[in-house]
Amino acid sequence: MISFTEENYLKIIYKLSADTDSEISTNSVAELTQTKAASVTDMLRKLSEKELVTYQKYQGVRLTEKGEIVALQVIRKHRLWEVFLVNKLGFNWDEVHEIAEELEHINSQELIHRLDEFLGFPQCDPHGDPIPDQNGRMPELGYKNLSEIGQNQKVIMMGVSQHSTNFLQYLAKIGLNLGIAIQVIDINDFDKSLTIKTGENNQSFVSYEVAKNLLVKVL
Amino acid sequence: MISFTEENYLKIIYKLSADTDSEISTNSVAELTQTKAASVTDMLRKLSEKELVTYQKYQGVRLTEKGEIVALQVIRKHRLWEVFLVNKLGFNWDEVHEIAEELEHINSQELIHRLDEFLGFPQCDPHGDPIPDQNGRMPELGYKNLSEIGQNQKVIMMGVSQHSTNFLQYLAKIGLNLGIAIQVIDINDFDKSLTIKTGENNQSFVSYEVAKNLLVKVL
DNA sequence: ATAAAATTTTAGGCGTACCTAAAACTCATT
DNA sequence: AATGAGTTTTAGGTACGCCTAAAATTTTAT
Repeated sequence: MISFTEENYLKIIYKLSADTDSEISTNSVAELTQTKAASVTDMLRKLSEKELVTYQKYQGVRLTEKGEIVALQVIRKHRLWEVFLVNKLGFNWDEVHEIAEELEHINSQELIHRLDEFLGFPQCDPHGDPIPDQNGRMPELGYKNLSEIGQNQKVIMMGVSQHSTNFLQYLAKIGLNLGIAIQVIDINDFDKSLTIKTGENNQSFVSYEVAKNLLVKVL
Repeated sequence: MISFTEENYLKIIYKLSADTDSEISTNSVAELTQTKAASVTDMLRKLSEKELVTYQKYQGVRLTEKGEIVALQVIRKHRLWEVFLVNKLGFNWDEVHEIAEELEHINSQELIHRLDEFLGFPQCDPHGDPIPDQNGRMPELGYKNLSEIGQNQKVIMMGVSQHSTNFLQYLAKIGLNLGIAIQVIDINDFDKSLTIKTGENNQSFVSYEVAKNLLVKVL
């Protein structure tokens, strides 16, 4: 049996692993779990005994294959519930994270299977993040960052790679909603900021920092 | 903050209170929580400190108004999730209890409000149990037990007052599904067992024991 | 009315998941 | 190579929710 808390640790270690090939540090886990390093050490020893991670003291932690499968299942559940909350219950995409953090720990394979079907087997969540399948495979969506798009190219806004409420509300304010068409009008040589066209006669200005966090589909 | 476990105790005390006007015994709570009496005593002291129950040692326990509101909210969530699982995800009514036991502890007023709306503000769950409103008021459904119905009366099967998987599967086997029309053909004087007509040329025989647990709407 | 039976509580303990403070280790700098 | 800063672990402690065994109380039966 894997507890609620253990699942959270595995999910966090998985997310930290995406940014690096080396071991994950105790401190970085502590930061995301919102606990102290000493508590993380306790948990890593426990996860190691359960063979969900490889861990040697002072040397950081890494998921085992078994641990990665668990992490991906949790992420799958989280993202499916987010789709449900937005598409079926009408929540905004910046309101669903907290609730999905709770729902992701509900235990029932059958439930998730039926939910997936009910939602029409979605490929990604409301933020554009891919949803792993039952075997933990991520669909290849081929989205790019807006920052990589050349002048005059047209794209569709598919998601974000930064989920803070602040950021999402900023996007809403400047009209950058999921699914809208975007055309890159101009790229500033100096700071790589972009002037973009969104809709018929709407122009927006986004910094390179923001553009890096916007996922788009090239048309 | 009220924990998962505390919510369960309150729900169980509420259910036991339905059968009696007097205090609820420690042992009866222990039976339903699947714990030992000593553990129940610990919890009752804690709930009493939080003013969710009135409790004096050796004298049993009773919900306070505050405790009853919490219990009714948990029951509301449980029953709404059951409706979701059956009506939207296509589960059978005998498969949903376990999952709803987990879902009922998800914390979000907004979630429950939107779920209620999404389901069309249902009045009762798939077993025919009434769903309390946000204020904890139970809708008056006016259902009767099949055992109270007179000869030749026609009724509609609306629910059950016993939820064991055994019982529900027995009903499925003899064709007593939710929503079907039932006519009482004959009442046996000796043991009060019933001969009933279900559908055009289908007759069934049910014991008084069973009839007492069937909720019906008189036509 | 009293003894026996049943119920309930207390006392002491356990595992989980967290904490603080102190010790051990690693790593960057000189 | 040594030192000092930063990181990580250990040691010891807490709250929660559970346990067993023994003691206290209530109920039932004689």
